[in-house]
Amino acid sequence: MSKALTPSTQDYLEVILQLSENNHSTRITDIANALNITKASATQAIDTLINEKMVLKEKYGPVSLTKKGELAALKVKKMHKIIREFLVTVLQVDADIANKDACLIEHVISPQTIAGMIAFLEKGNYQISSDLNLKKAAELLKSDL
Amino acid sequence: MSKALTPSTQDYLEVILQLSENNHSTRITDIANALNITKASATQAIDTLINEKMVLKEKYGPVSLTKKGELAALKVKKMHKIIREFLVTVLQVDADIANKDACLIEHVISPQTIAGMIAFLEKGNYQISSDLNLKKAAELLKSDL
DNA sequence: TAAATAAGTTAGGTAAGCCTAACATTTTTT
DNA sequence: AAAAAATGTTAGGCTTACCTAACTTATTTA
Repeated sequence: MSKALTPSTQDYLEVILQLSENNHSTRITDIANALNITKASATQAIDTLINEKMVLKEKYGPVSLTKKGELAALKVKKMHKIIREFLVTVLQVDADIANKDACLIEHVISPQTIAGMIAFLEKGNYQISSDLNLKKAAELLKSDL
Repeated sequence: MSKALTPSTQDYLEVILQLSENNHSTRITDIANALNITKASATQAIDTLINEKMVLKEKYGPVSLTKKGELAALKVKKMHKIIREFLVTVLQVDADIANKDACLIEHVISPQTIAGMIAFLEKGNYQISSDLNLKKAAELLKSDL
């Protein structure tokens, strides 16, 4: 049985997804740098994600997401995006601060509150950043985390 | 030097304040019940708050907040109230869910985002619950956490 | 007031998530 | 290809925040 992901492991998934979008191959060092932790900690965290069948990796090799891991990562990313968007457009929070807050809030917020943000963004006449597809986001969030 | 409070210790302060508002004396058992943890855990957590000069307590006696502890608790309470109010009135989240979310968000949100919520509540024509004084709240949050 | 119950404490244990230091492997450079 | 540098792993430690079990102290009640 797969356990609920912790905030920490969700962060790992998120950066692995991001790194794999930008770069060819994702390495322990990249992850450690992105999260500002040591390589030892990254190795350890990746091990638990491997046990959860979320990532694939051979010894000394690069890290990649499984389908399951990618889905989970996409969910986290969507949450992040919605929250950030909401903070920036509705609450007028500076982009970098909004980003940090989103990173923390995304792990603790309820589906209802996220839904509220989505609804608010949809009906309001705020400028939505182009790559935020709210319909898709709402869909994704229906599946359980 | 007093350390930054963790989310957990902030929760303790919050319930101690709440319990001391309702009841005459606040006991370890009350705190443990309110937070759904064992008495042993409560005892331990209270010990760290005693070291931080946030609460007073004699062996086997009741728990009370110091001035310092009360101030800290009031700040957390204000944060909680603002967030809950925002979720309920702006995002139309159910009261109980809003309450749970506020409890988690209050520990991770930036001053800017809280300020954004306050500003939004102030200018919007939402019904604000009577005991939420936004001016006072904004003041309180200026002092460092 | 003695026995029963409730309240509080202490000791020892667990899990997450980080760390450093030492070591192993791989890649790069000369 | 050998040496140097970078990368990854392992072992052992620390802190927070919980837990259970056993015990002590206080309160209630028969």
